[in-house]
Amino acid sequence: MPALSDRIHMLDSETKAVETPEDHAEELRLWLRLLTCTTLIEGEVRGRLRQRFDVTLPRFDLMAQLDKAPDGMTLSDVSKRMMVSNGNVTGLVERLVESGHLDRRTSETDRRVQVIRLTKLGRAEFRRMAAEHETWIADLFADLTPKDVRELMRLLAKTKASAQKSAARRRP
Amino acid sequence: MPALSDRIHMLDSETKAVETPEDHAEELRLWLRLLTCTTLIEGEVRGRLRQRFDVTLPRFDLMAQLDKAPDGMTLSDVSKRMMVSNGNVTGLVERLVESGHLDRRTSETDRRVQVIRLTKLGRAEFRRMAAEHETWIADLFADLTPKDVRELMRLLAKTKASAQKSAARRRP
DNA sequence: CCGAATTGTTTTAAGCCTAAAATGTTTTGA
DNA sequence: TCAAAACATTTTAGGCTTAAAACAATTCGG
Repeated sequence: MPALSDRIHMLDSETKAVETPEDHAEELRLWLRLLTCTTLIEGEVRGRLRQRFDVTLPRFDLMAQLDKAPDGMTLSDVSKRMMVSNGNVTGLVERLVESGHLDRRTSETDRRVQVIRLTKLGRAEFRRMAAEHETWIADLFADLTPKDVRELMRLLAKTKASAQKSAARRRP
Repeated sequence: MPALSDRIHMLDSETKAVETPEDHAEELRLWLRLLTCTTLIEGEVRGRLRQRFDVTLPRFDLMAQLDKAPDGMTLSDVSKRMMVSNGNVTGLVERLVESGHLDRRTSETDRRVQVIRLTKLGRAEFRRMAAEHETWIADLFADLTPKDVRELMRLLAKTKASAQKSAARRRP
């Protein structure tokens, strides 16, 4: 219970700048637990994708983005959505075009822009994988009640907002 | 509210095997949100570590494990704790030994085993980074109340258990 | 005791990922 | 108009990561 240290801090802050190093052990533990959950699930999904479909997780993720955008997306859009670097997307797309899953063309109106889409093959394969993928996720979260799921959604939304705010403070 | 589809499913399951593809959109959305939170925070921490200390996140994570083990750890232990592959640890350790942050020696009692420890330099540098790192995490989670933190901890513990159970079902 | 499994680590091959610099294109504003 | 700024992408250099195979050492069971 952090009440005591909170009190001390508040008393301090009324009189002078805070020098006492504050205790953030709880937040740290929360972060580690969040990371553990994600790593665990991600690893499981990665392994199943490889075993069942011989596909990598990043490839699957990229195709998932494109499946939601029938008219295609620019590389920048994909990069932002996936929260990975531009250069990363370049390579990923290269390999997916090579394997026939993606179609890439230069925009008519802006020659800087590359628009990528799923090919018919790419879409078909993705849909097949996505259907099974969904059951894996359901199984991984099977012990959570619908109420747990709702509550987690809410708290993670709050977490996301908090982290975005903090990131914006540093890099405005 | 999933009550209706739940009912349908329950009625079905009493009479015959379920053929209806079930809807797991909520769990899928939860997973994506979890992943977004982690990616966001991880990216932020990665950037700050690089900027402030010119160190990579995996190096920091490895040092964090060793800081908790004054008598050292074996490579396997580290690999399990970090949830990364053995080969990954080998390379990571190589570079950290090279830079003088780690000490590695073959176990006296079992010549297969490599025991690694933080050097004095490694420990000093880690402690310096960890202190600042803790404030970043606190800031990233700043908008969560203590109650939110407790509740998230509880739900993520449940999530972790559920995922581990699911993983064990597949790979017993 | 000794061959077979097991365990711990390294190697290999391929792909993923980032930050930063470079390249090419479009927009902006004096 | 036209140079500077902004933008989209690619390239570069280095490091991270995995799965699988290879290697080395120990343990186990007959």
